[in-house]
Amino acid sequence: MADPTNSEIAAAFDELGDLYELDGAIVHRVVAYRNAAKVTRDASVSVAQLTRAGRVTELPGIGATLETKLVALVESGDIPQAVRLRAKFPAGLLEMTRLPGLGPKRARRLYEELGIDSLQALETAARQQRIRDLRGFGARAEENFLAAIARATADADARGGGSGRFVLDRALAIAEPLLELLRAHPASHRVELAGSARRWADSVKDLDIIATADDPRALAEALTGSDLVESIAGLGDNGARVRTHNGMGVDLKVVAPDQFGNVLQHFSGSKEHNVALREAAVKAGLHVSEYGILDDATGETLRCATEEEVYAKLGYAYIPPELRENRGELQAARLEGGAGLPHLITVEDLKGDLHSHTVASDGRDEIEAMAEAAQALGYEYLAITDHSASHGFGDDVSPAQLEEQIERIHAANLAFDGIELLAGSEVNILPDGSLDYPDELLQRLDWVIASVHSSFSLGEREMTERVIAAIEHPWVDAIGHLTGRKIEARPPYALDVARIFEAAARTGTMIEINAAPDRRDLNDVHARAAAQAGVTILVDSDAHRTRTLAASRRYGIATARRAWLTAEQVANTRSWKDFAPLRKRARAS
DNA sequence: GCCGTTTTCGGCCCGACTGTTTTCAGTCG
Repeated sequence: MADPTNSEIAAAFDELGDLYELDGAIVHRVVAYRNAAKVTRDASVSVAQLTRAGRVTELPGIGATLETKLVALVESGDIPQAVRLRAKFPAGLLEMTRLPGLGPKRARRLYEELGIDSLQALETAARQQRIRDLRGFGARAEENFLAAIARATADADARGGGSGRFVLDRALAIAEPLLELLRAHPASHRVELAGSARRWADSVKDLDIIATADDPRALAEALTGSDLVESIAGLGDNGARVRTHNGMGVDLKVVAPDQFGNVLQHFSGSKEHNVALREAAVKAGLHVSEYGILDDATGETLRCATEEEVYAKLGYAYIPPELRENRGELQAARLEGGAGLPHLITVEDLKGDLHSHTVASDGRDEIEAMAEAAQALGYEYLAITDHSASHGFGDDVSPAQLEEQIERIHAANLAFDGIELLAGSEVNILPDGSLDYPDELLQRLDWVIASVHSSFSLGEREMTERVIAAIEHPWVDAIGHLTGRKIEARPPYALDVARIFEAAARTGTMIEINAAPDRRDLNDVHARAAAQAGVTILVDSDAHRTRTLAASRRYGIATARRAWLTAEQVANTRSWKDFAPLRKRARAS
């Protein structure tokens, strides 16, 4: 039997947590399962393999009991406790608890006292007004259940089974004009984005904006009056809540200047970061909330105008929002002067781009236009890497066409001063791990990036072998968009990334963080693990037109920052003189 | 169920809102 993947194990933990919750377990036990699911999902090594090696308790949040359950899952394919509880509670009951406003306690009473075991049964009972007779429930509860069911159904239809989250670039396309509007308003003082958008997460559910103002009501009305707003859900002296035309919720909170830091910190999250922050504070007799920091010793609440003050009062250096995921940033910021925090890479550190397309394949612009755009960004080098011979959609480049393209790029390189144009290719990794150009053609190029563009559904072992074969190829300098995921649209393919990082580090093959906002692949967790494994990292735009050469950079850099990367850890922050010898082909000759 | 610069046992964040209640449990973020 194949080992369960990390996401399958995480799903099993989530399910068991839900079942235990229905079974009336104490909340901390349920939280332990949800935490273990998250840790497993984020792990860059195979948790099944770690279990077989007897080392799985090295993961934070996995102890002896969960290890026993993991062993059962890996060896028999299931967890005995889950089998038992599935028999006790119908599947529809779990679905009922996912309805907003209905939790495990009340769902279980509906089941035991009225026999309601599905959303369907709940809807029927509510219509028949049978729920109001239950102690603790009323007519209002029936209305709310019916409304929640209707909303859940409508939402599911509207997004065709999606999650209702927005990829970050779409969210920022709303957030940035709104921030500009609010900052330009005469009543406003401070206006900052909070929430997961401020942490540069892959996708966001809604937008949170925190502000201070002379006239809070006037600022709230400025938001509700924006062209972007479709409907107003709330408007008052403390802010406003609106929905934009593309269905995104935006929440503006106007707060007192002396607690702006507390509120901004609180609403920037993440939840995991804040919980860990508060737990650590309690041990020092401090209680943190959005309103301030209550000191047990003095009984007084400290309000902070800035986030810097919040972190300083709690004994930390300032923590950049991208790091606030409870992945070790609190411990690192605790050291003297925050010495454990990395000096994070910025967009300005980039000196070149190693992945771009032109009209030769599926790009929109010519070589010269791409070169000019790269020069405008201050780049010293740009690799033109059009698709290869087997690429579909009529975007394939035959070996003969590539020969011509090499001539064109080299001619353009002579015509441009101050920028090195590399004749390259984004070559397809075929299902058997071979490449779709002959070796002698690959050898003549200045740069080769290899990517998977077909047969996404191979098993983990086959897919891993496929990519490692490319990594071990002498003329492959780098691997493109390693996992193939499209954020909110397509899951990553099955890969053993730990083995791949080992092979890449061993062979000196670079791996890119593809900066396209719907890819960001490597993701933050993988990029951090890759760097720790000794892999040389790139941040590439994968631009298909001049505009995205510039526009995608900040998403790739955001992922690098969320991976704790410094400029030194990203190869294309180096000058051309220092980058050129890092290429595998340069080291081979 | 996890975990240890107050603990190997007894802790394990904080506050708002809701609905059904006369003081609070459940749910959510």
